[in-house]
Amino acid sequence: MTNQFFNHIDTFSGLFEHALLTELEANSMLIEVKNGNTMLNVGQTIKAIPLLVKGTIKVSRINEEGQELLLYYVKEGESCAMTFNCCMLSKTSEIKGTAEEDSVLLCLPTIKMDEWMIKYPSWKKYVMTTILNRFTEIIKCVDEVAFKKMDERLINYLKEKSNISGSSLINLTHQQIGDELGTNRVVISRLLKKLENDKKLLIYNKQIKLLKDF
Amino acid sequence: MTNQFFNHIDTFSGLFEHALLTELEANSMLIEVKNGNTMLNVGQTIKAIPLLVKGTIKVSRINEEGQELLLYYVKEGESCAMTFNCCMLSKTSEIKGTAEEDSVLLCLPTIKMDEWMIKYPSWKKYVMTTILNRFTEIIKCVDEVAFKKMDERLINYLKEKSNISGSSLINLTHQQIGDELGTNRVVISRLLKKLENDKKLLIYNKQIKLLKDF
DNA sequence: AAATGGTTGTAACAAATGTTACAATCCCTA
DNA sequence: TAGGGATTGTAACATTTGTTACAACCATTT
Repeated sequence: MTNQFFNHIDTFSGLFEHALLTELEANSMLIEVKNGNTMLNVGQTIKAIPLLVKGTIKVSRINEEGQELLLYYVKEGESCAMTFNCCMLSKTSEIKGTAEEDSVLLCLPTIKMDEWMIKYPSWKKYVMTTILNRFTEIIKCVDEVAFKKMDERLINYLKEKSNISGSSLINLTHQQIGDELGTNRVVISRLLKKLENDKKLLIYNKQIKLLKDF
Repeated sequence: MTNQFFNHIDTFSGLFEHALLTELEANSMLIEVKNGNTMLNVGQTIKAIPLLVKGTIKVSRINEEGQELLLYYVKEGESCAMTFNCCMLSKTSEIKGTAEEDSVLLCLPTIKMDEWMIKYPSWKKYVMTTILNRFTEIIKCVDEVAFKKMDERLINYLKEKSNISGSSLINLTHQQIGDELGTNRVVISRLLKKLENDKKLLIYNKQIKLLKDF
């Protein structure tokens, strides 16, 4: 029980009661995932629930042809509802989880999740809130894809990326953006050029700078 | 406690233990919704959890402009995960629920849902399974909208409608179909005509008949 | 049977997105 | 500093979807 480990548990100290924190510490395993690494892929089975201590995890859907679509982000102190899904119903993953920064997570055996639902009200609340918030986000995602044109989706996407990283500089190629929005690179280049002409952003190599009135 | 009421509870007798069934009976209110009636609309607050005793409820998303998109169906013995969402986080509804047949549902006060999560393992399992299955369905919906062309979406839609009603006759106008798929009537007419030419279906007034090799 | 209102068929066109191809540019490494 | 791989810009075109308009059709009421 190192001092450093205590710090990790502390991420959740505002959320959980003391007894639960102690149990969490005793039962979970600390894992590090480097920026860009995929911690979970489609078709994999998941045997542990990840609680994110530090960093950001990008969760996306991959269809049969390998096309990708960004669903949502998991941030510090949060967990992934789809993982609950897979764990509890013993299904293989239908999503991909990739670290967007160097991230640290606590892995918790499925069985504990279930046990604690009854034992700790704060845990039950955490699980329910996580799941239900994700619902809202996925519905938002459905909205975007179903009702919005690509130009608006691109703008929202860039805003979100900028929020996550806390910077107006976005280090992505047009290809990468196209992949995450489930469209073609040329489409993205085209739309970005239009935004550049409208003085909303600047295009550099592998980088985009959002301007003030973006 | 009428005999008829007992029958309603019986829908859930395979799912819940006896004590829970008794509590369910004591705490819930029986409501009927006629075919086509909307039981829940966007912006409404929900104070009760609906358990569907009989019938089918269509759940759809409505965006700001009033455009609709079919999300999933709730069937006998099932409940609506989005309602859990709204109830537990005290939010207004972001979805619409409409009866596709004459339907009967048990309405349960939110507080009981929470209480029973701890008290009855079968209830906890029911709630979790409901929520998590919906997740899968909404992801499927995202897939459809994000990756599939309208012709394929239309085919899947007609198949599902046929499944729900258990008939190869679908009583809908092109306008209604367009609404549920979030597109234009002309687009639907066009695609249906193509399917008719390919001998997949027959178009009648306010009715479509799916043929064998649909 | 004529009138009416809703439904379907279709043309013609606009807009959005997808696709292919190729040139220009950038950046890293030899 | 020259070469090569990845990235970006752009044209040209195909396909899909959206939109408007109007005619034809159907079913019900008068």
